[in-house]
Amino acid sequence: MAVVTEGASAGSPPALGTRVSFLLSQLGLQSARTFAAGLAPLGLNPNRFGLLIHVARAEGQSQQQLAETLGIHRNAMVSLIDDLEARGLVERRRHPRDRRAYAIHLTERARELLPEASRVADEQEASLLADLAEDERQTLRDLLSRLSAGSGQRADVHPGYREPASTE
Amino acid sequence: MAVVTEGASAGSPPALGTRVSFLLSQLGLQSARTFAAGLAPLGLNPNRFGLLIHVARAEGQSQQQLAETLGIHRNAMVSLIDDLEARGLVERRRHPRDRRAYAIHLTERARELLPEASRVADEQEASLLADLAEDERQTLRDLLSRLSAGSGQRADVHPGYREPASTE
DNA sequence: TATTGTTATACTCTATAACTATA
DNA sequence: TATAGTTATAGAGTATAACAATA
Repeated sequence: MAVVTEGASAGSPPALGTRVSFLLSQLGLQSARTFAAGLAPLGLNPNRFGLLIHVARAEGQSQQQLAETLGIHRNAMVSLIDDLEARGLVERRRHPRDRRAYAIHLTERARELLPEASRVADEQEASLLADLAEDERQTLRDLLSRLSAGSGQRADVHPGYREPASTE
Repeated sequence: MAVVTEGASAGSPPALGTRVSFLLSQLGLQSARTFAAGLAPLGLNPNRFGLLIHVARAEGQSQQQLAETLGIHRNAMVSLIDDLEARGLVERRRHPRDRRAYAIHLTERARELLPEASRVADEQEASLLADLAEDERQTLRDLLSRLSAGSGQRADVHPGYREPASTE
């Protein structure tokens, strides 16, 4: 699916391509797809990576806790953890104080994989910003951070997107 | 679905939230969802709006031509045009020189709707940039435009995203 | 023989409700 | 009575192949 957006009214006015919101959406989706492509050789995707990061921050959380942090339903967390477990990246251990719940822990393999995934992100960041001077990069980072903070986004929590289906 | 992304390796290093690529993806998805919510009262969504814009640019194009411009398969264009036709926004007319093809035209209703949709986009743009000074807005627009141009994006063509399902 | 539009199919992702076992 | 995790279901979106009409 692709969408064109530009030239406002039938008359022809302001091109959407000059709007910050359009550029953010366009570049954001491309960044996500590029990241997905870069993670693929590691057997990861942005969703798996993001969840692993959150497991790593505090091991032993329940699925319910992880779901609340990510802003999704606990039902959806089941298959996400199923997926990571099947790939040998997390373990479901008995929760020490609640026999209904699991305590989710990283495996050794996940601990090896996370730095590699971060390196992929760093390389793509450098490639994305290759045409900008250092002061321009810092300015861009600053402006985007302010937009993010001002728009009520939880820092470091991505609102979520599907895995891009096709190649790229 | 939601995804968290931050703190790189298990050690804790560079937060993904400080990366431009993460901020673009986060803000871009939020912009798209906000735009979808704003268009909903008009019976539009970003996909429909984008396609209408492209029909408006050159009326009488075939479905195949529109599909090529948007970078999607002609099969997918069928249901998009079905959808717009059912809403009374486009008409399938006989193509003057090829009896296999349709010539896609806007209806009067679509001509009324397009300026309203552009107004929604303008209002949201203003809201998004409310915290920035005028020179900062221009700087941001310029930097994002350069990233977009440098990354091989076709100007004014969005790489596509699904209609956000939930409320947002 | 190629092209335009169409349909059918399978696959994925999502959202909801309902179930079990514990608390 | 509420909560953690699970399963089943239905819906939306996408991708592919195959078809009829026309070039």
